[in-house]
Amino acid sequence: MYVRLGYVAMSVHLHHCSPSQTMTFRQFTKIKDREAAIRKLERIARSNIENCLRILKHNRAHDIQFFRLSSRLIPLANHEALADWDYLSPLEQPLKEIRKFLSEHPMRIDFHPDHFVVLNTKDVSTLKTSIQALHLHEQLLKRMGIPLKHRCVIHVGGGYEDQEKALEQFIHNWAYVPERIQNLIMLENDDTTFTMSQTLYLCEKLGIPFVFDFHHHEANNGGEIWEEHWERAIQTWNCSPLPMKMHISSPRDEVAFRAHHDYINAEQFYQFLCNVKGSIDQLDCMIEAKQKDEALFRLMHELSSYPNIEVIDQASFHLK
DNA sequence: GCCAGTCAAGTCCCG
DNA sequence: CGGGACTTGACTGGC
Repeated sequence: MYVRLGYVAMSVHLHHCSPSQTMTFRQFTKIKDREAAIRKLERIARSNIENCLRILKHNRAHDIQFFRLSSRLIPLANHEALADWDYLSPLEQPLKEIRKFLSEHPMRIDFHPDHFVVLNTKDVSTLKTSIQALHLHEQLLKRMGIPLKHRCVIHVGGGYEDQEKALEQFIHNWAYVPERIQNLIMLENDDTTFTMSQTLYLCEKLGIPFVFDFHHHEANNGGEIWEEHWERAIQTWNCSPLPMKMHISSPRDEVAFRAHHDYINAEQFYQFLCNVKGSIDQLDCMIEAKQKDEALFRLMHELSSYPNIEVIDQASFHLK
């Protein structure tokens, strides 16, 4: 089994290279000259995109072929008070540079829009805002030259006191999601509400790839055994041009179990891989750890001492 | 230069 | 029903 590791949004090795600089709406309103305030937003957004390119180059230098872009690249892009702001035009040039770089050095790039994207809401305006946020991700992907299919992983949404109904609401709302937005989506089991099999129910019904989050599963499984649903998870990727992917993180401690640890528990990850070996040829694993790419490097280092792991490069390996 | 408090959005939980 | 917690990185203001 061929395994590629990826990480999230920013590198702890690159200083002054945040892709998530921001301006709050409060700060925005404090600037008297609205045009000047918008230009400041644009400067921040441009800097964020330029920093993304620096990070991608860093990834390239370290063999990292799998990366999740920050979903906070353009501050206030979806705010209703800035509905008239054409945020994309000023970003054409830096986005084009990313497009050029990725065409020369292909890698898998994903997004994880934040938890304010709720597709199973009953509130029409919340659904509208959610679709708008996904539209923004689509536009960015398009301009970076990244194929759109299955690039945004999101959660199912709220439980609303009746999870069965909440799942049916997702199916209901799905009909109102434009097809090109539908094609962006992957669904992930979450750590408080929807379990692996509940999420799989939607994925199977609607033809959406399922992203298994092992840590979330441990925090919220309703007694389900993941091995019993693993084959179903694999099947949801039949409709995708991309290899199956999953999320890997470790609990910070017993008390803050759901919070992310700085690093990944290598032994636990190794055991997991041994369990799934043979079921698939390739797996992309997104490392969600506070130490970002350093956690990835440390994990690779620890895995390299296992006898049946054959290291290919700094961020991928074969499990024999 | 450091620390505490604050921040668009949604949902959940507590009082 | 109203308000705070949740989560996260980044920014502001006070010292």
